[in-house]
Amino acid sequence: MSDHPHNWPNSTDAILAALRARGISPTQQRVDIARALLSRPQHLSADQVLALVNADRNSVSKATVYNTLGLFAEHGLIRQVIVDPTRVFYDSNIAPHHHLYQIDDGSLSDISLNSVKLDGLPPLPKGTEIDGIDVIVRVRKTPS
Amino acid sequence: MSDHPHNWPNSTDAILAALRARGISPTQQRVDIARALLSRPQHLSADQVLALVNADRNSVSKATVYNTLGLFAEHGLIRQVIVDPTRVFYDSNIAPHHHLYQIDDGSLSDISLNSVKLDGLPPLPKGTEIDGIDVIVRVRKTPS
DNA sequence: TTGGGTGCAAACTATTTGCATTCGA
DNA sequence: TCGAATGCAAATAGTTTGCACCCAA
Repeated sequence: MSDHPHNWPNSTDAILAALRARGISPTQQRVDIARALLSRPQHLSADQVLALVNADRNSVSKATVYNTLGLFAEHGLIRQVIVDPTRVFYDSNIAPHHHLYQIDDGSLSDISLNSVKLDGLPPLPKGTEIDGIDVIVRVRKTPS
Repeated sequence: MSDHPHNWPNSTDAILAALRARGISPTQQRVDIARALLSRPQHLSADQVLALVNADRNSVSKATVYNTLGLFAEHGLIRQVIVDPTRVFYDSNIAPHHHLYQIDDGSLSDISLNSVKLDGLPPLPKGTEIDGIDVIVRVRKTPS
């Protein structure tokens, strides 16, 4: 029942399957990018993905990384996380969950839905439907 | 007990008081900017504030608007709302509340805390404290 | 007088876009 | 082959910064 055909696919075959399952035709660059991001639960900015993908040889351009991440997000393969006005994070975990953001070092971690209850949301405006609900707990270092 | 000395101050005196209450020395531009934003509950981007403030005569520069909004937010007079990767919104309502964001037209509205319950947040990482909790309900037009 | 506040323009950063080239079914 | 995907560089947009000027205490 997972939304990921295989969670944290690592093999090329699993990546190909994950892309195809979303109707994304797999090309070399897309597979490289998917592997970098999907192989484990993580939150990466476009720049971090670019660095990862090009760690060894320069195989993917910056524009392609941005465009591809956008494409993946559109197709529900990954999820955008908007917590920092200076950059978008991409989350390889598309199961519903919330986030904890450490302001000081910009790190982002998951809060599982199990524990958290969110009740009593007001009715939505007419003619609209929910696209998503984000809960972001922002924390900072306790001043010593 | 309101966090605003006077909610939605409109008179120059009330604005001066609100600024002073936060330790912000009131200058002409700061008062203009505060009046534009604080006179009612609203969510404005820096650009919108700039336009409002300079509606009649050009009295404030773009840099000053950005710097001043940042200053106000630092001092807790207003609140940043991060929902859209392309721009930061500033909220004149600093009482705790949540947000409903209409993706299609970029409009933002408040969700009062009365109705919404949020329980069971996990313990925070050691040495950190909560800076804020954002709940953002993203809605889109129902496809006809 | 003197340091904070402001204005302006230039700098910066993340992201998008146009277009020619290349790739893959 | 032929449309889709890519790369590159230039364009864009929001925001920040450097620095000279100005004003109030």
